[in-house]
Amino acid sequence: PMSNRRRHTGSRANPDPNTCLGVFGLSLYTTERDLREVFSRYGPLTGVNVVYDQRTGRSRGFAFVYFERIDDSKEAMEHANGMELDGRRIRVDYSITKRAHTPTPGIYMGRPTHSGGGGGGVSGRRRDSYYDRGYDRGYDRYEEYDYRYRRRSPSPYYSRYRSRSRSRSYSPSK
DNA sequence: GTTGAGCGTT
Repeated sequence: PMSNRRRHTGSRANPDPNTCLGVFGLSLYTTERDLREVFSRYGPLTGVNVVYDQRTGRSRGFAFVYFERIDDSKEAMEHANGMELDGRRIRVDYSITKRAHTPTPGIYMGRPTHSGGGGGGVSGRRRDSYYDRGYDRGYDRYEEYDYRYRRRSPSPYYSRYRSRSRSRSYSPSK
């Protein structure tokens, strides 16, 4: 019968369409601003995240771009995939994960222990498994979190930072 | 100024 047909939903090679795009192969010098400029051509964004190396603070060469609408993310995916950006050929795909792994809470994410006189412990349900199930498959859930973590709009002076010119400003004077 | 093939922390 046909029930054997593979359903590959969300496989790595073939992610489901989503409002979140992963952008890979970036130049280390491509910023969130640059990405925003490029990708907002296709529709309004709700966020852009370049992934930085924790240690060095530099870009890890990939990023996530969030669209408001899935149609726009489709457009962007098709048009921006393979595009050259800052000297690199970038790859764009629907993200398989939805958002950054929420930092380990280490605290109870559940209800506050409204201790009516209970022991000082956790009287409610603990949600220590909350990030266990979340980010890899929580297509529906992540949006709840998303808004809290959005950045505020950058300061106005951002707009004059266009790309830094290639020429070195300082030539080593002999 | 690193030459990658990569799905996530602030």
